Amino acid sequence: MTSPSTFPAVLRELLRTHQTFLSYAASHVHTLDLTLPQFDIIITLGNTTGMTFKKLGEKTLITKGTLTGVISRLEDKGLVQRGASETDGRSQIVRLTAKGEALYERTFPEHLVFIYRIFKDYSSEDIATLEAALLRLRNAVVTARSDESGELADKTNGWCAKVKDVCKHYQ
Amino acid sequence: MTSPSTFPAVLRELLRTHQTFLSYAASHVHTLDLTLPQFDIIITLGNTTGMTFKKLGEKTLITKGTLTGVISRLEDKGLVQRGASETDGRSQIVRLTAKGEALYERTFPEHLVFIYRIFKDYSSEDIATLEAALLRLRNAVVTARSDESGELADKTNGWCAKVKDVCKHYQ
DNA sequence: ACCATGTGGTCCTAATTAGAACAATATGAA
DNA sequence: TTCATATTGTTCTAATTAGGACCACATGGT
Repeated sequence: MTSPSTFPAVLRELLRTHQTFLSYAASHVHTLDLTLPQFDIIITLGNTTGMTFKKLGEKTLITKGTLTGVISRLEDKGLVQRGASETDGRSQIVRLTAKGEALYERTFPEHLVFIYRIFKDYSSEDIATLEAALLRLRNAVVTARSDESGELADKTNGWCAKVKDVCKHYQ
Repeated sequence: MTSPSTFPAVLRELLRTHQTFLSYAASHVHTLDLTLPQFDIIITLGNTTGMTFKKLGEKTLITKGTLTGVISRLEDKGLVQRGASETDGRSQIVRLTAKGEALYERTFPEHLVFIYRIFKDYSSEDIATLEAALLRLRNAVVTARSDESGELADKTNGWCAKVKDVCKHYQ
C-alpha cells in the first residue's frame, strides 16, 4: 500500500523509459533504412531456419494483423521470404534470404554494441534486479487482469468515494 | 558489466511489461469509448484551466504531430475545446468542456481504482524502488545517447569482433 | 466419412506514431 | 526598427497498432 497520489508516477516513468529506449534504439536502426519492428524481425530470424508467423509474433510482440504488413515490406526489400509449412497447410514459414542473413551478420553485432552502451555502469546484479522488478510488475498486471471479472464492480463502489477526494489533489 | 547474452532480456522485459500494462489500462478505457491517448488527455486536462499544446505534449508524451489529430477527435466528441492564447499568438489553449469535465469527474476515480489493483501487493518502498530503477535505466539511455556523437565508431570497432562470437549463441 | 470447433494468416478500418516540411508568430541582436 | 533565428501548431506521409471479420485448413468426436 502506498499513498494513492504516488503510484501513477511509476507508470508514467514506465512509459517514459520505454519511449526513451525505443527512440534510442531507433536512432541506430534507422541508419539501416529499417524500422524498429522490421529490424526486430531480422534479429529474431537470425541464426534460425525460419519460423511460423505465430511464433514470430510471440517473440517480437507484434500482433498477427500487423505482422502481415511488416513481413510483406521486408519481402519487398528482399530480406525475408515466405514458404509453406510442410506439416501444417495453414502455416507460413518466414525465413531470412541470403541478403537478409548478410544484413543480420553485418549489423547485429553493431546493434548489440550500441545497446550495450546503455548498461555501461550496470553490474550483473543491477540488471538482474531491474529485470526482476519489471517481471514482478508485469505479473502484478496479469494478476489484476485475471481478478477483474465480476469482482471489480463490488469492490470499487466503496473505494470510489474515498479515491474521489484524493483526485482533487492529484497533480 | 554482465554477460552480453543477458542484457537484451531486460529490454525485452521492458517492452513486454509496457505492453501488458497498456493493454490492461486500455481494457478499462475502451469501455468509455475512448482510446488510451484520448483518455490520457482528459486526465491531464482534469482540474486544470487549460494547457498549451506544447505542455500537453510534454505531459502525455504525445508528439505534436499526433497531438493535433487526437485533440481534433476529442473536439469532435465535444470533450475539449481550443482557444487562442492571450499572451502568445502562436499558442492554442486546450480546455475541457463541461461535458469533458463531467466525464473526468465521473471516470477518473474509477480508473484510478482500476489501476490501483495492480499494486495490491506493493509496499511504498517497493514502488519507490521500481520507480528509481526505471529512472536509472532512462538516465542510462540518455547518457548513452549523448555519448554517441563521434565516439561510437572508434570504440565499437574493437568490440565488434568480440561481440560477433557471442551473437552466434544468442537466443 | 462427417461435422463442430479451433487455429493460422490475410485483409480491412480507425487511430496512433515519428518525422519532415511549412506558415505564422516571437524573440533577441544589431 | 529590422532582420536572423527559434518556436508553435498544422499538415502530410509511411509505417505501425489493435481489433474484428473472414477464409482455409486441422483436429477431435461421432
